[in-house]
Amino acid sequence: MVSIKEVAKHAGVAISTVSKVLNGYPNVSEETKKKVQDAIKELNYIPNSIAAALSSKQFGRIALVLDPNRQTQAIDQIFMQYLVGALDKAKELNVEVVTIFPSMIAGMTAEEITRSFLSQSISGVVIYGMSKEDKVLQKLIREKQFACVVVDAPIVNARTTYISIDQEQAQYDVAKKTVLDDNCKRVLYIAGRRDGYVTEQRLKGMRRLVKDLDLTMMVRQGDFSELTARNVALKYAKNKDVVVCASDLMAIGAMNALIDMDIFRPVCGFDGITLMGYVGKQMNTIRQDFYSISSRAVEEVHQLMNGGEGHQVVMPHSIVKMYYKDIIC
Amino acid sequence: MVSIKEVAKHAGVAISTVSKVLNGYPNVSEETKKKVQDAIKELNYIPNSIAAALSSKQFGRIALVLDPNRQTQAIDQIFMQYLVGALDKAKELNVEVVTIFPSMIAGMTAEEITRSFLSQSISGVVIYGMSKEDKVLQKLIREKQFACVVVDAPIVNARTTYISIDQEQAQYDVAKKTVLDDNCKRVLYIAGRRDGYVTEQRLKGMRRLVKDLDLTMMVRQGDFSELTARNVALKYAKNKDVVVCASDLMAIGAMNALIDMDIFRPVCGFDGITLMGYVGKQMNTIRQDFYSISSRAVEEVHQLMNGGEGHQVVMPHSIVKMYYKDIIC
DNA sequence: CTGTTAGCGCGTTCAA
DNA sequence: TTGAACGCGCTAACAG
Repeated sequence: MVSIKEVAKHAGVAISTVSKVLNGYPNVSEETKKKVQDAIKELNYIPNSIAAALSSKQFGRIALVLDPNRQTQAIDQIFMQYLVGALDKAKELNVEVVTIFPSMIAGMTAEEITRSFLSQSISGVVIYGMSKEDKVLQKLIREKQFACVVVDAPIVNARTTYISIDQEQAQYDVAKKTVLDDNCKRVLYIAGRRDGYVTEQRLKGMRRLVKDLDLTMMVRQGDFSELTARNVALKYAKNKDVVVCASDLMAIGAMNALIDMDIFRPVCGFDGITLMGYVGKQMNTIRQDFYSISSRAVEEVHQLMNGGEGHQVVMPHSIVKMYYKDIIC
Repeated sequence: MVSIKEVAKHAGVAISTVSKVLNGYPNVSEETKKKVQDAIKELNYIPNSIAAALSSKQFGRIALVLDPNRQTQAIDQIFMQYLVGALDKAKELNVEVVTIFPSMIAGMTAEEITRSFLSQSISGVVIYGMSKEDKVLQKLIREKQFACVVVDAPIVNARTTYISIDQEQAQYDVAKKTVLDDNCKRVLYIAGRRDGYVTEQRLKGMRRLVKDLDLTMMVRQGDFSELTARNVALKYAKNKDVVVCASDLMAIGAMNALIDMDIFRPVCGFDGITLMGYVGKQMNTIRQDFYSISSRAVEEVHQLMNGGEGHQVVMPHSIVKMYYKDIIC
């Protein structure tokens, strides 16, 4: 393994000089800089990120904390996009990321997680879809030990940036389109879990829509679960005109319930996952670009780690109609 | 950040003694061991994995290399299971893993990847679903610089372990069951990509079945693509009795083609992904436990890194019938 | 059994 | 502008 020492020898300079060239310090003459760069090329030298991390504390790593509460396949697609988006950006920024799954921090206190992260040279954290009930992560955020970016949880402080689409407006938009298409009046709204931040934001969008269009609405918790949504639909959809769901998975559950009941009602979802296209009916949904969101999240946490200030980032969304034929082609 | 030095001071022993306790060396008296452990607890000390990695070369990290060639959602489920299985086992073994996506090594030569890995303290690699055409990764394996475990690619050498289910037998089993259920004679087999190792193994299973049961078989490439499988089915399924597919995704494509053609043929797939349950017909398929496979892969690579010898590992599989009702409940 | 010492590869003073 | 020297936190000989 070729180290900085050999590069220095090869270029006829000191180790520290090579280090300065590597890290773009200004006080190096063009001449020696070139010598060093040539040596680096010739030896195919790649700096040892481990050693660099150990030596300088500013070179922190980023932890990707994926939400503990999701299990179904539909969500796998979302997580993969989150992951790939984050990893691509991390490569671009030349920072290391550590993927943290629920099992790895289960049962730990905020202090234990803090120490665990510190011991891994982690100084920035991206948290995806944290729930309101997650007191541990919230404490972690509050203590500002790490630069944090929370996706879909509206928390901002000096070291915490919040990134999300406009949940309220998105829910408003997709429901409005669905309602107007069939001139519906009586809405069954299947909401997410009570402990999710997005749940109330989306519900707020629905409330506004109900007021604006003079609709009636029944709200039931669907817990982001396909089965629960199915049961809710079986029970309440019959004397409603439309079923609006706070997630694609619930929309699929509801739609399958309607098919079983042999009645038709327009249904709309939220997310834009591919699975949505496999249910045999076309449905409106919100498309979120999870890749871009995650990529941006890493960018933001990187800024925070370099002295930036926490703030809010609103990402764009769009309404799409999902149908199998459109996916397969 | 509390370091080993403070622990040593607190326990009234030397740094190296603490290190020995940490790494479970035998030559430490019970008494001092206890003192050290108490100090560790009291100070809430967590060892710095970065420093440990830098110091000892044997403490290498493991790279998870995910196959460059897959894009669809169905595969996300598989990859997530691979990932979670690997990360869980890594935590258990107390080794660090680095997730490598295609974009991160695209266009690099084997040498460049080698250097890149070395610079990241990577000494073990798990490769998922490598294709026959991937000369770069194959070279990486051949050079034996890293301990390698390849999932689904039959390559074994001193530093390379091959792990997979018995592809041939699995394909034989699931097709046999499907064929016998409806007493079929004429088989349309939609195979995978030509450059996939599993493709020929599964085809071999089919050839054996055809011989054993005295069937006729038409083989077409489906490229593991839903759309291609759909087109193949549209073209050839009519005067066949059964459609056997080398993946669930292709089975879904074929099934949807049959529905569009308004004819019924039994169809079977391979993988056991949840999406399979959403197509509206029940289908036989092979269930692979991707979590266990990946978990075992990390275990194997860890053994290789500690001086083990490459060998072959065959994981179990089972036949299941996938249907929506079974998934949702 | 325990402590001392020398690095791992690199960033970063501080003299020169 | 450059380089020698120190230290990051830890492991691994070695000496005691």
